[in-house]
Amino acid sequence: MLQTTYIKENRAELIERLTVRGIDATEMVDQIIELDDKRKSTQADLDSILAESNLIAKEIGALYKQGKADEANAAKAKAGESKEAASGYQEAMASVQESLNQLLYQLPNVPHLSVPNGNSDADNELVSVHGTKPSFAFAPVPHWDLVKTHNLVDFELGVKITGAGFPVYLGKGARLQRSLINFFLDEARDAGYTEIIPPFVVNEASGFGTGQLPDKEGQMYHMAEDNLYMIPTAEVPLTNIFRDVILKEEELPKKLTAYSPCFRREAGSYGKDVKGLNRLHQFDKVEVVQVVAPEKSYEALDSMVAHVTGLLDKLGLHYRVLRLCGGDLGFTSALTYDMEVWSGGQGRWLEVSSVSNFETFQANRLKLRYRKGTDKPQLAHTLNGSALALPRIMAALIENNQTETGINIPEVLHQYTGFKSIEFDA
RNA sequence: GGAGAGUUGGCAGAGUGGUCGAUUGCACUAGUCUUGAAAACUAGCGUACCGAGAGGUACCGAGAGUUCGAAUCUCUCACUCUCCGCCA
Repeated sequence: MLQTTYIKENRAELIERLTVRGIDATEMVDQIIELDDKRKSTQADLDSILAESNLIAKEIGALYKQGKADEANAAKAKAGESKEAASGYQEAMASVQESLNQLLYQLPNVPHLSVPNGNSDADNELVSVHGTKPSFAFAPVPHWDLVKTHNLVDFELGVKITGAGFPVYLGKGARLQRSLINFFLDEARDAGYTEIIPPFVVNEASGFGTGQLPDKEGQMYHMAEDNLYMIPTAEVPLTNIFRDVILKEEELPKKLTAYSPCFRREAGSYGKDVKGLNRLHQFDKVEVVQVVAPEKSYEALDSMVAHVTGLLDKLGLHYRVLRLCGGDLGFTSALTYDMEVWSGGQGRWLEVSSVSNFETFQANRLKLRYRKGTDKPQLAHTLNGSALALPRIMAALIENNQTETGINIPEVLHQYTGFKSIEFDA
């Protein structure tokens, strides 16, 4: 959420920037400013009443010590009055604060100046295209047929055990998956990220901290008996490490990485979007998270994009980098780059990474601050990105590297897989 | 699942219903001393909000209650630890 002081001081600019998302926030912003003014005046009134009550209470104590019970009892009557007045203001205060928070939760982050206008993914800005589009001397087969024919992933078996969207990886399919995880983690470590194995289940406070709650409650699997949520991404536990934390400036930047399975309830659409490995309820991902000083955050964003594109280069995939337009930009993000790989069997682009700078939006809710020397604490900037999401990488690798006799494994993975290709049985 | 103990500032750890937002120690910051450092000594040292400032208000796990007044008493909840049981 945004800070009210920021909203007040930058009212016009804020409204102007939010039009990039296709929303007119004028009314909401003005309500927020009005409510915050009301909050301030209410608090001033309440504080002076409480100050008076505190004073009377102290006097009563002193009177009793002096044995002046009559005067003390007279003072008690006076105290009763101010107590009643205070409770009225207290209720008013709570209700103003509540309405204010409700509005603040609904106001999305301010898009960075470089975010293009637009309503949907069709308006995203193409930043760059890399590698070469694979070409085939035969009709390439989509991955869902390849993995089925060659026993790499069994979707029906997943349905039997759990349900749709929970695939079972088999044999070399499983080993390829595990190899990719190890490759991504090693690369992240080489890039200076500390490896973490976090809990894959989080409590309510963590869900609120990163903004999955209260709005996107339906996207997470919830275990009602213990009131715990299965993580939709390692971003949740990783970022919540810093909830209610004040770091020293010299501790920044914090760079963390973690592998985790990710669980998403999201009711998918139908057809080719969700076919095979394209969209799942459970999938694997390696995530990177950074906490940095505000003046360094766009530098950090660039370095994260470079890290992710480096991975795609090493895997020899044909991919493109997009800058998300206002309409496609996530609620909490100020600037997001998406990486999409070309899927040779499906003939389409697949999103495999999303790298975002949240500036102080996430830190404000998390109360993640840092301190320069002996200054007052101030909000840090947070960033995260997928590096990378496994299933679609797997899909692209299998489709793009298929031959008539097998699937070639990129050289960089050989030391992890222990095999150079998956041969088709004759 | 059963029984018990606990939750106070970065950490440790006091706190009889009334100058307690909180003793003290460690850590940390500055100063004195020293060629420098250590030691010693002196001072400072939680967070948020309101206020131009002086200053005020709130917070002792969370919430409610009793009281003129609650870290302290009562209730509810959460969490942690110990022992037992079960189990990888």
